Amino acid sequence: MKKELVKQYDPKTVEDRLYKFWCDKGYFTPSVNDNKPPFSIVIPPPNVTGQLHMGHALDETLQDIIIRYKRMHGFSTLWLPGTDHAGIATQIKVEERLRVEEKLSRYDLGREKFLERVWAWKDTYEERITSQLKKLGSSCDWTRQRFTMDEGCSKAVREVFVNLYNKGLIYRGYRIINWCPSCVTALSDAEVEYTEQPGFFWHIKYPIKGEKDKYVEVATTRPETMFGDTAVAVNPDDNSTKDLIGKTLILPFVGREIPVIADSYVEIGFGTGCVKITPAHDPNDFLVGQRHNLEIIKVINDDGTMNSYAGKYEGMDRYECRKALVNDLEKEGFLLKTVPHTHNVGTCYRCHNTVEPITSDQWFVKMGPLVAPALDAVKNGEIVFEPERFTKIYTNWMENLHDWCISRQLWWGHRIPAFYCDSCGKMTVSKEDITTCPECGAKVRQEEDVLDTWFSSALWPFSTLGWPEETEALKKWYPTNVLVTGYDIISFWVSRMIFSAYEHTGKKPFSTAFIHGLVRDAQGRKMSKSLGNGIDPLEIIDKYGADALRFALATGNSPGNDMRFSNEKIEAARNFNNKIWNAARFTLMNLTIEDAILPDADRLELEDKWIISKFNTLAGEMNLNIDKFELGVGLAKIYEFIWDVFCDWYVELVKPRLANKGSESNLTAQNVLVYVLSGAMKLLHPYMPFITEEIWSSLPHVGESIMISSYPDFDTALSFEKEEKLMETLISAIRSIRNRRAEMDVPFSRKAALHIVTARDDVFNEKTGQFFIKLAFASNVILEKEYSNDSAVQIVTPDALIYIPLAELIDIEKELARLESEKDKNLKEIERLEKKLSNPGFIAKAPQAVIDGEKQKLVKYKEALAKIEEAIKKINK
RNA sequence: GGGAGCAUAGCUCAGCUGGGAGAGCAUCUGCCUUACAAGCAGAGGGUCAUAGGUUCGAGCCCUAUUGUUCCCACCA
Repeated sequence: MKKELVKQYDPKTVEDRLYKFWCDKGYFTPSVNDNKPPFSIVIPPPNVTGQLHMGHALDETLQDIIIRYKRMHGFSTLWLPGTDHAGIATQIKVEERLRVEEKLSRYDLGREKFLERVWAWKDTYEERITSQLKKLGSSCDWTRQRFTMDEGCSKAVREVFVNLYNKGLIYRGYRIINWCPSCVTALSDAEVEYTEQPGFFWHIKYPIKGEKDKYVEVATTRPETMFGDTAVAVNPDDNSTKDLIGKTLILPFVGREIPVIADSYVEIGFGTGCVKITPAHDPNDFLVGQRHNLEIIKVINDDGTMNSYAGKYEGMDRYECRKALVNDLEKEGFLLKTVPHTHNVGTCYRCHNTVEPITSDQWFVKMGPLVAPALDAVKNGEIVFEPERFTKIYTNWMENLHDWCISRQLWWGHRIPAFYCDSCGKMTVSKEDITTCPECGAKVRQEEDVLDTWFSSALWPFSTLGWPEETEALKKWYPTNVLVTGYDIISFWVSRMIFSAYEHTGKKPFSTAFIHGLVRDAQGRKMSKSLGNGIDPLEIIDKYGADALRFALATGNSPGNDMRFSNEKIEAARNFNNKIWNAARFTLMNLTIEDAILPDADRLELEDKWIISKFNTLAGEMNLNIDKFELGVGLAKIYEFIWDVFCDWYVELVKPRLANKGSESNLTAQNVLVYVLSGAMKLLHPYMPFITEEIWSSLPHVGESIMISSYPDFDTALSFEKEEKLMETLISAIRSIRNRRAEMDVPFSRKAALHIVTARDDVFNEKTGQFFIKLAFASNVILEKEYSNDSAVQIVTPDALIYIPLAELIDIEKELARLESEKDKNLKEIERLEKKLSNPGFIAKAPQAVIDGEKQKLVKYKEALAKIEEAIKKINK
């Protein structure tokens, strides 16, 4: 049965069909019981907000390349997919929709009803994003799909929380934290982004008590916090302010008395040297306050408005208050000056509103004891960052950690398993829900707050495998092998997975953290909604297919670096698809054989051995590249092989043999074509799974899918060095002939005999050389021992002098000039090499192989020079 | 203030452990050579940011400088 491929490849019809085929066959679902070595991979679970973007597409592509590669190497490969509940992000989206569509707030609905809405949202968007992931060809095990708030993950979260609490590593405390007045919740340090914003320094008079007209000048960027001032600090070593220490100041408008204290936190020479201290609303002031036992006066409410401490400004938004206050200070003569000042302002990473430092009761993870094993693991190489430079970013972050604020004043998330008894005042932390107090039996109420989203994400590598149960899956695939993610979440996620894994499982979560860059637009800008420059991966898939998208994402960038996504790239990918498809069509058109077997070496012809040997070398290199995570390099190599080596040379060389049906040479050529093409499809499969499967399965093959075939690797038996070299010589000779013909404007249709003068009859003899040379548009090949024609196009190769008698096209003067210039070139090279080889240092220290190589080069140039001189002599004769 | 990346052809980028620089796109020339014009054949185009250093030899290693991007810290 002869197969044919349609003229135009259509990814749409192929991709969905094949994906379903793979799923149905169960290739994505490894059994925990098979004996194959395990290999598993962790990638960031997409949020259940929004839809697939280029960042996901890149994650998934790199991930899928690795997992398919490993699967073809016979590993029991697990890629467990899932989604993240994304606390704040999701809650904001649902609230927004509620507001727009029903004009309701979450408080109108109440916690329970609101959460029903969020779960409904989750179902819809989880379904949407997973169906989008499937379109990329991701070979994940959908039977094991998880969600950070499903039963298993929630159980792991509780286990971890209670264990940490019992060890004293989770505590509740009144601390200064980052507060987002817009999301109305606490944030961790990692969730605050700093942006540079223009602002002012307002210099304000704080009168000194009992000293008429004397005052202290303080400068602030946030005057509205003055209502919470409980001191003014100066540096004890600052002579200019020394005499102020111990004096009492009167807070303008408020009238409250505050002391001048000495603290080395104040930098000498900066600003006025006097710093107002607001322990409730500034992290540094908070620390100063602790040192000096200052009162904490909170003046900003959770929603960003001023409270009663602000007096007549009560109820105003903090910015409104600032404006009014500055105005009033000026009127009353307290404002000394206003100096423009740009400073970094903390903003919420989800809603981008300005974050206020506020003191508040929150839950924290004590980081100190967790850090050491996580740092050691990376220092001693148990966990490797790829590329290595990200190790530094990680260690730098880990070494400077504050305690992790894990409570959020949200409804969507894992509710903290702490239960309060109002009757006896006892708090119980429990893995199971409780309704009554174990102490007094009274009813308890559960903590309202939920946990930071990243608290559950941090457990992902093991919570999804069944931990804390000792499941078979956990035993088999944990620790996992590779984590693939972008550098932007090293601190949010990677570091937290590492310390959590060591603390709770005693093992590393993964061996390698493979870090990639960001996908940017064609101008190098970050893709974002506000810029509207995002490229929708789904549109690309729709137009060009998933293979093309994957190619575009995997090509031309090195690990860890940002990449630009452009039209050019996707078009190059599309063209490559087309090229492969046509090569396969051509092969199938010429096929008469049903099964393909690689012929014995003695039946292989020169170009057969050459292409097999090239393929073999390529296979070896690609394995090395992918093992080292050099995915882009590997792809470039297979691209070059298919296009430039296989299509442009082998297929062209073999055409005459294919035309000669029935001969043994023809059969050999068919077998080699199939061998190399299907082998190339295997090498490419991890990158472009769909088209390779479609072609592979159309060619004669053994097995039911390329996905589970074995990945080619280097095989000494298939290495033909001699033939490779010979072919290279022929190729360069042919190139030279083409080149000369183009230069001379020889019409394509004009065929001429080639006269070849060579001492090496293994190069251009009838058997091995003739038809190759004919390919260069010769009508005939005449072998000569001596040069005889005067009016000829000259081609000088290291092994032979080729000339084409095209007398009427020759411009003798031009030809001479060209030969002279080539002579110069050779002379220069000879001079350079002789200089190098006569350098005693080079001879003494360079490796022998390099020296030999240089010597060989010298001989070649000298031979070529002799031939050029001979040619010049003949023309001049 | 601390740290990292980048600087190579007109553009976007490769270049593995140091042995006279590559790709894609763009440009120019010629081809509908029956797999592919989304193609074929050929050509042009680079003091590898600058200055030193190590080495027989540096795009690659070291030092400094300049430009640029990012991360962290956060001086009120």
